[in-house]
Amino acid sequence: MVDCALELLLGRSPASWDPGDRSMDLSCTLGLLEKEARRRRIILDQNQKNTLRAWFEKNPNPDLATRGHLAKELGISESQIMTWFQKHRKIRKQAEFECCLEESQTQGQDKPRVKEAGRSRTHFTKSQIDILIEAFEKNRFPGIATREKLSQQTGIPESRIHIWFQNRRARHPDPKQGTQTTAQLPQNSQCPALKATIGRPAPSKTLTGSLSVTPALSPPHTSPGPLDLSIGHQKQLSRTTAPQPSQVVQGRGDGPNLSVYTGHLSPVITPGEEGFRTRAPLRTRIQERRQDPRENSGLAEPPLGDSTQAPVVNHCFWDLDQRDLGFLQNWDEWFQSMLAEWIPAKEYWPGKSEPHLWQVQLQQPAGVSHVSDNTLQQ
DNA sequence: TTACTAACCTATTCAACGT
DNA sequence: ACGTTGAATAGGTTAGTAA
Repeated sequence: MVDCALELLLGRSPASWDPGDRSMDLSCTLGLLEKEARRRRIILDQNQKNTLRAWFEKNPNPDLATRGHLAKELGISESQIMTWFQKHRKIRKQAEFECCLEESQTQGQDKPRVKEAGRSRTHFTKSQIDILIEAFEKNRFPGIATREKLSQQTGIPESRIHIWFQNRRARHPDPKQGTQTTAQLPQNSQCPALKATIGRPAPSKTLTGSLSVTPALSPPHTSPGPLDLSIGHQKQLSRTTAPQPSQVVQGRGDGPNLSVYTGHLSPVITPGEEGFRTRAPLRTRIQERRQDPRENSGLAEPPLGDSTQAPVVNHCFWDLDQRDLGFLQNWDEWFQSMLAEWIPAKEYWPGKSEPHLWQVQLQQPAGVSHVSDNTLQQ
């Protein structure tokens, strides 16, 4: 499985690996995984930019048909065209605002608002809506791959699907979120490699202003992804500083076909009848050795009382020394059982058929490292 | 290191359309 | 007229890339 993961990461077969590939530094591995998740970002070349600029000069608000035409011409997706125009309208508006500010300071007059062009409205058929709703119920935050798949399935442009999901999320808040408890995560700059999912967004108006941070390993509609406890140094969590699901929880969209979830998991918390409980003795050993109050202060104890929530991953192995490494020898076995205990309900698994690679990475200051992956058939 | 940029998000508002 | 809902906008974050 390690080979599979690396092959996936490196995009080439084991035969072509460099000697260093297999022994990649673990933080490097994590970096690669995160990069992989975001690699779908497309850099426009100069020609494309010039064309877009020319069109923007002619019409900064192209309609769907025009965007579709441009997309074909430039060989990029319509949603990318949309994003580009959005961005540049914003930039222009900002520039105009600054300009107007100067003018109004001298003349004291407001600029009339430009009337926007009429909107066309897409009409979805019942079957298209059914497909979208089904997808929405499985995953409220589909990545580009899923949206493209849905686009093929329904014949609806991907950008419309994107908008549809946005509207749907806004108008159909996740009922599971209503009862969530809050978990203030701590400062954890001491452990930069440790990553733990901390959030689903505050997606609805009803939750606006809530500072709630939801623990790791989100339910199935938000696949767990790169986990970042370092987010614990959150500023005041405004709605806009809340972690974005596709970025924090899921990396950039769906990623490659094989779902790769990475996280630095600590075997210290297990879900139980009463919520979550600590799991001795490993936790005890780790905690006892933790001297730095910054690391200890409020390391989020997972919320109690919601046994349906997956556990927060809230420790790193930062201070493990050689004496603690014995468990690593049986890591795979241990990790299997731990996962089974943590996540007993099948609905936590995002997919139903394909195996999921769980890659656990530990990095020690002393350079001790270990990568373990586990394939869990569902 | 920093600025820029693409992609993503939520919240809000506009507007088309069916009732 | 009103409710529903697709589309657009505003304002934000993150992370890759280029300077």
